[in-house]
Amino acid sequence: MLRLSKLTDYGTVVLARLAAGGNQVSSASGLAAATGIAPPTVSKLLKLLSKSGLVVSTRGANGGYRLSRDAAEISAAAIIDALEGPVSLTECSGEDSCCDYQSTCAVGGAWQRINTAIRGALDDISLADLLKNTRLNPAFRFAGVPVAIDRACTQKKSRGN
Amino acid sequence: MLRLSKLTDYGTVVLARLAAGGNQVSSASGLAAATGIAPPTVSKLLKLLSKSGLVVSTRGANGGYRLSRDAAEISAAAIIDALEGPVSLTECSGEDSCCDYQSTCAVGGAWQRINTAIRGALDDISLADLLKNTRLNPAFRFAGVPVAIDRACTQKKSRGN
DNA sequence: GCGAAATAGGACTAAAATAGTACTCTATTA
DNA sequence: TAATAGAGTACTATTTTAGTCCTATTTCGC
Repeated sequence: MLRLSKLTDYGTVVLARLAAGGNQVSSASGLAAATGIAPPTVSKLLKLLSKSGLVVSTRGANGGYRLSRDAAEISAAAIIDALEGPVSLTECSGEDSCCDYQSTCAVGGAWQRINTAIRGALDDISLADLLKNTRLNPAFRFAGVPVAIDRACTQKKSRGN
Repeated sequence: MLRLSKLTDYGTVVLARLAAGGNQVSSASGLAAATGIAPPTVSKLLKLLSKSGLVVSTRGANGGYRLSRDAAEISAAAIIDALEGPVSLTECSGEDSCCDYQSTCAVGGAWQRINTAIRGALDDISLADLLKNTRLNPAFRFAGVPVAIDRACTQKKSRGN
């Protein structure tokens, strides 16, 4: 129903890997090998993440990337913003938008609110949470409802190469 | 950040219009004129909505469409499902998915939960709510947080023709 | 100082999804 | 029986996304 681009998805995997590595720098190629995602793609991802300040890079031999701050300080919303920009549910839920349907559109405001609400929720989830939750199967509360899912498979589909 | 397709967006507008019309049938072309969206597009939308049972159609002269049930009984999630199918945040948060990254992906489960949670929230919002909320500016609670937005513009962008 | 290892930053290509349109068929009513 | 309206399907153009490649710059180790 709602979609995140594959790149964002991959980005999360890469960040998770980086988080696992602690404060050490990891090279793009090393991360590619570790995650199974194609090297040029990992590289592209890391550049984007570095541009938005989620990771810091060290150039030169023995260089690489590491998280700019603790995994607990990086929100899901920040990751999404970094990798797909501040797009929103509908065109008009963005920041500066007015359209041709002024007279007939009756739902714009509502989408905006929903959008912002989802954002708020995503702000409360950190990279650390993403990692933590993977191994447990808790009924965590989200949107006020307890959520528990049977996880037949927790992994990603499709090829990375 | 999260995106809904334009078609879904338009679909909501059309449904809103239908809801405003009460129990009368409205023709696709009439709805197109009322909303400013291109007739073939409205037609396509209505067919999809009818297939998923959100609207019922009457064929022949004086035919048209009307909501299959009260606007309060139609959830945002149902609309999204009808128009974009049960897609999900990431490929692996869908129903039957396992992927190549079993050993390296550490975040699949978390996205699944987030996905389901957002879904749950969207289930609680009805078409009637979408309409109602447009004219007010309430601090409604979503995901546990009160949300209030300044609405400079509540409308949609882009051309419908 | 030089070469190897890494990132930075673009440009570019190919593939896929989306949006939108057109056309033919069937049903209903006046 | 003619006009109106939806059903179904196929098609095309556009846009977005994914993925790759190339060149420049920086840093480390010898």
